[in-house]
Amino acid sequence: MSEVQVQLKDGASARLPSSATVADALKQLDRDKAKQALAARVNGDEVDLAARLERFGANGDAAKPVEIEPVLPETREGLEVLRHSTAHLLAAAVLDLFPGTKLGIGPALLDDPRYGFFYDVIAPRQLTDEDLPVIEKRMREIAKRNMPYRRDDITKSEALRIFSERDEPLKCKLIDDKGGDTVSVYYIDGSPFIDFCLGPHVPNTNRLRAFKLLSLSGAYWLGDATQPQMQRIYGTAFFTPEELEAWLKQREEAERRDHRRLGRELDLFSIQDAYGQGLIFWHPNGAVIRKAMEDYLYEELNKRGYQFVFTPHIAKRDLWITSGHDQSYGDSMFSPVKLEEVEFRLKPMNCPFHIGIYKSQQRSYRDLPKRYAEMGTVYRAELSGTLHGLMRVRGFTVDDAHLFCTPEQVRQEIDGCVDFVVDVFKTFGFEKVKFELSVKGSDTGKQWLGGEEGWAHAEAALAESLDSRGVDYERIEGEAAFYGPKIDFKVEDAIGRLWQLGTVQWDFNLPDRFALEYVGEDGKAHRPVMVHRALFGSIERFFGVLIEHYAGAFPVWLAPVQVAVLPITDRVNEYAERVAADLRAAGLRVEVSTRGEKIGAKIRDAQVRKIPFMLVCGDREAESGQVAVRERSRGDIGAMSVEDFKRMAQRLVDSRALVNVVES
RNA sequence: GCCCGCGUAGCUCAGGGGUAGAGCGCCUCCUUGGUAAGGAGGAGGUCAUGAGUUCAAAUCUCAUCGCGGGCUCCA
Repeated sequence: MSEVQVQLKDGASARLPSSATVADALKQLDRDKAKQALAARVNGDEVDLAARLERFGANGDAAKPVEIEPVLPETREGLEVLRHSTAHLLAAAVLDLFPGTKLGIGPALLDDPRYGFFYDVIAPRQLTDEDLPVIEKRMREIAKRNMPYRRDDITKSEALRIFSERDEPLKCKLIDDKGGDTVSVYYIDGSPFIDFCLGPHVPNTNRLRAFKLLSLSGAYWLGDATQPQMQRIYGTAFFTPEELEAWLKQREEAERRDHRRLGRELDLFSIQDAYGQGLIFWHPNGAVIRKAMEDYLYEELNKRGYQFVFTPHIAKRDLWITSGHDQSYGDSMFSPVKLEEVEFRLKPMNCPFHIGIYKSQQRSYRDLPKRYAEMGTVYRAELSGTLHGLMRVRGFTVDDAHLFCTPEQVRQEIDGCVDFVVDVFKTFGFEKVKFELSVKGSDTGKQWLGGEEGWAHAEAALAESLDSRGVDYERIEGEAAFYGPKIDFKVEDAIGRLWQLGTVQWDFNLPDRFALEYVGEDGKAHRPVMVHRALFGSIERFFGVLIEHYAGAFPVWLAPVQVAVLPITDRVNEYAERVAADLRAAGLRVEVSTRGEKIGAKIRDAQVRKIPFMLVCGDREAESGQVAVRERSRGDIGAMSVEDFKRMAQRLVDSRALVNVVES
């Protein structure tokens, strides 16, 4: 019998008959890991543990051992195998309960924090949420039967025969499109399930212990709106019940922080049917926060040599044709309106307007760089189904800026932008920033504007800027805008979710389209470089992220009401009003609660509204000119004079502190 | 836009072919209480909108509007 030489990636080796399986080999090489392994990587390819060595090793050729590496739990690969196998289990349960169900695809999801896997199905009847627990129960029953996942390698025609016999037209289509001469299919023994699938899978259903079905939604076959709509069943799976539990907790926490709920509870903003979807009303509490955010930005923009501009919300359609938006972005713009035979369109971006200011007079190299900044409100015709609270809207304000500079200046300008972004994020408590450099792809079908040389120069400038600050960044090929490369910034919030916010984009396109010029040292006309840059991105969206990041408990400098003065009895109402007036005179936002409630109720009320400081005043305080200070997360922090409190609060506000503790 | 689900008081929600319900909030009165809910009373709803079925519709049907979950991540 022929034998195969096998070797663990970094160590032990053994010799086994070629009829042995990968699992057998692993057992010889490392007993512990063999036990844990979900699948294995053999000569670089992921395979099942049940795969026979003869598939890999040629006739016991000792010169080149077969390299084996277990796929272990707690790794990305391991999780993928686990979830993919759980998706199969889901399909098996659905087929069991609803014979005649047609299967679509059922992959594992690793990068979507909301879900772990899904399976698309067309069931004989419409599934509802009530079906999920029933399906999940059946999954558990099948899992408990310790059924092996079995793989068969068969010819394509054989596979087509099997699936058309089972009346699985979608699977047949997949096999036709993606299958080679031989294809692999997977069974779960003891269930009616069979799937066209590359694998690998866990060896046995008993490995699936911690999973949960989450939701049901619609999804098009192949994501194409012209294709039939299927039902997508989402679920997630982990290696241990504890991990699943922790994940579900985190999900609840995210729900608790939902900006739409907090927005209503804290009376921050609303969206009203009668006025239109995706349009935001900033209520007084939300407006206070926005004002503080914008004031901060203006302060920073000033320091960094930006100039403020204001531009219209609408412009002639011809302008948008010149900029190219009408042609390439027109579907996302509101339809034109006509006045005296001239068509106008609402602006979806601010760039052409800032260009208008640049072009309003001749520019010399001595004038550059020009940094025009504007809180520019734009309107985009987003599809109704994509709208979501503050995160996806139809009208929003960009903390926009456009930099016009010479090619020599651009590197420095980009450095300035990156510095700016990082500083701003830090102020709001986003310490972890993920940088992404999106560059031109080599062979994608996209049309890239601008010459090779220009791209090389631009990409190098962006990369150098990131390199020079020693940060890690991901370089993403082919993700650049058609008009130039860009850096995107993602922040991690308080519960570990990533949000894409700011962006710095190089633009080869608009300076050409608008024929921008400056007069150089040589007295000749040159084309300036243009950089688009936003920090928050959309102020609405950033506000939504902040609400969820802080869970509604804003730092003092942002809090709509910073101080609640709470008199214990009516006797001290007047004293409370005097304290409040004193603090207001110092610029603090203060409320007094004189309603006829006990102190406990007044505290609860302020606490629920997440007011940072409560000043409890009774006879003792009124006599001594003090206040008993309660901080929203620490509780009672003792009495102090009104003067001391005022100084402390002001210091917290002025320093834009993130926690309400004064460093002494 | 498309699929599924949902729309009852300011909010969260129960109910369901034949006088419209609860808790919280709001208003009034009593209570003046020292660190997360004192007590009593009251106001408040064309049951999203429109049409249909019915002796009778908040309830059943359809349409419209809105909201929510989604809409190709190696078979």
